[in-house]
Amino acid sequence: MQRTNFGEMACSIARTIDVIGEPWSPLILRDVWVGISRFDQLQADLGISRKVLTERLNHLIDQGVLERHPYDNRPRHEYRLTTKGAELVDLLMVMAGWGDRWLAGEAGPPVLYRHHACGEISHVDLRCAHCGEPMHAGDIDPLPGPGAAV
Amino acid sequence: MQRTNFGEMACSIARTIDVIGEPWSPLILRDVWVGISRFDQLQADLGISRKVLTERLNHLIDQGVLERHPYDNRPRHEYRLTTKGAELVDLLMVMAGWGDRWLAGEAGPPVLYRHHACGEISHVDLRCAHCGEPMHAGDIDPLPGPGAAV
DNA sequence: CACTCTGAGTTCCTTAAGGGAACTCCAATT
DNA sequence: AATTGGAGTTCCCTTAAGGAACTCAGAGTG
Repeated sequence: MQRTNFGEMACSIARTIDVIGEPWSPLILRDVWVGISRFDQLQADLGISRKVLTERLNHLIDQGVLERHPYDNRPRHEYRLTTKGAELVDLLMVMAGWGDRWLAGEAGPPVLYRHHACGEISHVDLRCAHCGEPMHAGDIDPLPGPGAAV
Repeated sequence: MQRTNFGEMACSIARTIDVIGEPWSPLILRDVWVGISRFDQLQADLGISRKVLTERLNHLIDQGVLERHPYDNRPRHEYRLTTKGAELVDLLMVMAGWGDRWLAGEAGPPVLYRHHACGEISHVDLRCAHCGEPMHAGDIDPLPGPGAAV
């Protein structure tokens, strides 16, 4: 279905969508993150079509988010997050946080996160990298940056 | 194309994708956030098909992320973020941060963010809501929560 | 050595979603 | 009475997602 190319917009949100915005991509990263890292495991866990899984994995590798690693003499391999990909997990944690808060309903969150540093069940909180104070929708002004469109 | 329903998975990431995972939805929220809030403005700014824009706006309203507000006696209205929607802007800021870091290239980031509290150009940083220490991919263990699948 | 198993994809077909342009509707203005 | 402008609808075409069956190569088994 001729899809618009978000990657060429002068917007980091649009460009990020170009990398992981297709259906299933964030869930593939989530699975790889928690250790589900082989083709058939991913296919079975997600219930995704093998065809689409192949397309997504290739795209994520092209984008430098995943790497293919052989684990046998046979043509067998597993997928791993690159550094670039591991930093996308931040995005997944924020997604999970919002979903836990607004969509979990009576049953409560499906997954809890224990923070290594303090050992507590917790969730992420957005802070200013500069002053450490909370940083949310109403706390900032967007300004044109050096890479702004002409 | 018959698309999988992510909203029924026992995963807050999948459920969040069900709300804003369709193509264009995050960009619509970004625009509404920065004040582009009427149908024709959105259509012109994004270059999205009017048909798809209608579908996305209706879906975002159904999900409680946007609200329609009349601004005239005529049938004219603008879209606004609800509280639920404003909290999604956190997600957009994290997306923008990742895109700025990994995809901006030579030109640099297209948009800069000034933090009200400190007045500096900055970006978001993920911290543990409990202890305040950094919280990234490798800093947590996922555990089954009360809403986990049976 | 033939047979089977398994991981990792391909191929093919059907259905439905995105793009684009033209069309509709309605209240206010000229 | 005619025009304008915001806010959608409608229609057609193309292409992507689902799903099931098929392929392929190397290992293990009898």
